[in-house]
Amino acid sequence: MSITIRDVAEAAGVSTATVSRALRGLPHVDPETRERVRQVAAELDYVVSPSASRLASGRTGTIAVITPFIDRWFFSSVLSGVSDVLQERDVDLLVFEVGDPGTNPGLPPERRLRGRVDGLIVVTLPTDAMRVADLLMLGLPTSFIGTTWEGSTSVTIDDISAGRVATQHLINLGHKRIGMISGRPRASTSQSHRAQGYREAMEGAGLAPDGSLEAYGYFSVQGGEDAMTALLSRPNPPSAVFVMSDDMAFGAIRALQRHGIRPGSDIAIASIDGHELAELLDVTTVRQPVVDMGRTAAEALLARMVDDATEPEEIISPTTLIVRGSSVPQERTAQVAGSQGRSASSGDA
Amino acid sequence: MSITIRDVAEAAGVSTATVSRALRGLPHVDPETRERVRQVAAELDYVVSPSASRLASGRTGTIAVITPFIDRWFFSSVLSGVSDVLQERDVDLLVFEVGDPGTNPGLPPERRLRGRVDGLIVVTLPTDAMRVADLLMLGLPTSFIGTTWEGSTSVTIDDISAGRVATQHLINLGHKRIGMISGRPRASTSQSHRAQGYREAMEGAGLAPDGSLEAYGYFSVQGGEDAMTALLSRPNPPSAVFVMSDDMAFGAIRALQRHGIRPGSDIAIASIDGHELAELLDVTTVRQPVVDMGRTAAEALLARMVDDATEPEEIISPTTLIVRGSSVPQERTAQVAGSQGRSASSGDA
DNA sequence: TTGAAAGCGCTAACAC
DNA sequence: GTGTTAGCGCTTTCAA
Repeated sequence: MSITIRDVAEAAGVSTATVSRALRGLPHVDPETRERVRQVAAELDYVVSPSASRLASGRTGTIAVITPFIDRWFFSSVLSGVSDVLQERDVDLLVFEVGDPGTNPGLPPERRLRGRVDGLIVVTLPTDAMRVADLLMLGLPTSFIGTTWEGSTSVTIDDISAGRVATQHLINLGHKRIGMISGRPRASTSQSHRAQGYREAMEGAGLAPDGSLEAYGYFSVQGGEDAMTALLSRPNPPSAVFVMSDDMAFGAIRALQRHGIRPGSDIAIASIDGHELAELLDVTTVRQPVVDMGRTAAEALLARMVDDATEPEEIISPTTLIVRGSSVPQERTAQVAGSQGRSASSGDA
Repeated sequence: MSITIRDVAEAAGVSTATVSRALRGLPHVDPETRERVRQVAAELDYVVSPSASRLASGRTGTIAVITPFIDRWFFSSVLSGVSDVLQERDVDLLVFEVGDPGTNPGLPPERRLRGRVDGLIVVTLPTDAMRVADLLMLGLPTSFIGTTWEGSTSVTIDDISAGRVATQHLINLGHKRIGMISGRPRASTSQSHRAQGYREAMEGAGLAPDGSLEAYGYFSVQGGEDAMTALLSRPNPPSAVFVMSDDMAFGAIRALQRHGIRPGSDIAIASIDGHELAELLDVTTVRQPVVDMGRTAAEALLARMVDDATEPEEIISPTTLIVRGSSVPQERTAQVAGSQGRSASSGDA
């Protein structure tokens, strides 16, 4: 069939062991020998057989990303960041889309992972602790993104701060009845942290969070629209709403428009994400550096795979409040429409 | 280390060969034996070693998706569809993000693919024919998405028709000066087909396509905005524009808004894609079933991998024109058409 | 229907 | 610095 290490060894007049060493850049190889082997390998257009190499070495050169979705902004951005660094380092990326926990149809990937990968990146699997524990039982180095996990490396934003910053921004604008659209009833720690930030800001301003001003948007555009519609139909609707994701904020804005309410000047919206289209839709948001978070998680994982002694760390990515038209000062809506992107940073490692 | 086929064989009192056959559902195994082996394997929680199996069989049980991007709507949707069917069939999905042709930093994946996968899905690599030819030289079954390739399976929409339908829709609305925003100077066949559809519709209506009404939007939101801005600054701007992708249409609409021009009533827009947010932004678009296209391509590929005799086929996915607020009948706007119509607008939806 | 045995192509001790 | 030699854990003839 194809060229094997033996062909290279013969052509170069050395043993297969030497070829292996030379090509992998291991020490204890004469520079001349190494060069000759390289030359010959190149001429023959030799490529190591991954299966053979994996079987013999026990390493797969592959990492898996476990993600609920592929085709949503947050997740595809993360994937792209991960892919970036893996490709640089010549590591294969295996993707497992596991769907919403609960609705999940596919088998748990745990058995499908054994012997296939050297490391794992788990993207915001909402508190489906059982499943995550199964994954960890594989004993592989693991990085989490968007969620922390005791004893594991993770890359998140400071969700409490993000919720607080967005809410405080609305408070600073003069709002007092500030609602909240969150994801789903019992979701991730990330979600409860954002809610906590919201409450902290409210209480810090002497405002009582009002349960009747909260609704679930299920992290989707449609869900956000429904949630906002629900809030608008309450006896005493909010004058501003903190929304936990840009997608839901988009839906919320559509709901406002359908009710003839102007986003920003009539009811203010602030959310979290930094979705590409938030600018287009003029949505105030706390941006999280999602692609970078993917990169960071991948780098941390590779570091741990190379050097097992590396300690797991909880990495906090910085966020930035980006003020746009969906939040304008309460009493002065007629005044200066405001510069685009007055922004302030928060959060550091 | 972990349980091997030998452990199972011994525990079941058969040879490893029988275990292998039994577990893979091959014929010529006594039903009782098979059941016993299954039982034992389950008790031992045995999982075949992929590396060993791959080395021995020469099959990898893996397919690769080669895509310019991961984190854009079209591509992540395709990936999601592909992932769906692969996961059902227990096939691993390897993702290679190769970036924009030209700007491409990563090595050509061709060498990285050898021996790693049993099949390939190539997603709209714009006419970077050299690279594609390299990929095909691997001799692997290959499916294309968004592009056709002589002698290969492909899943596309009828791009000519899509361009024609979108343009005809604008014509039907009464527009005569219809511009076009396309991707980039020499891009994919898909792009030139859409342009051809545009011209066919124009000529069919006795309208002369006007080169001064065409601009490039580079398939991005920002690019679409720039392109529309450029069109608006031409001596005699269009009253309607056919835009080749929703992302660019979003940008185009922003450009209109920044110029105080109402999308739809002042200048009409129709595009192609069916992006999730096109509904939110009220954009008329020819929807392509992107997730399904991914599924279809994966299924076609698997079919060819199983049965080499399967003929390659060019699969055309159906499209649907979805009319929204970005294109409304011309009569209502005839008085402003043709000039840089500005009209004070008050919020209607 | 089952088993014995020969690899698949490479890596990793261990000698030299 | 380099070669020899065992495997890695499975699949697949070929015989029985």
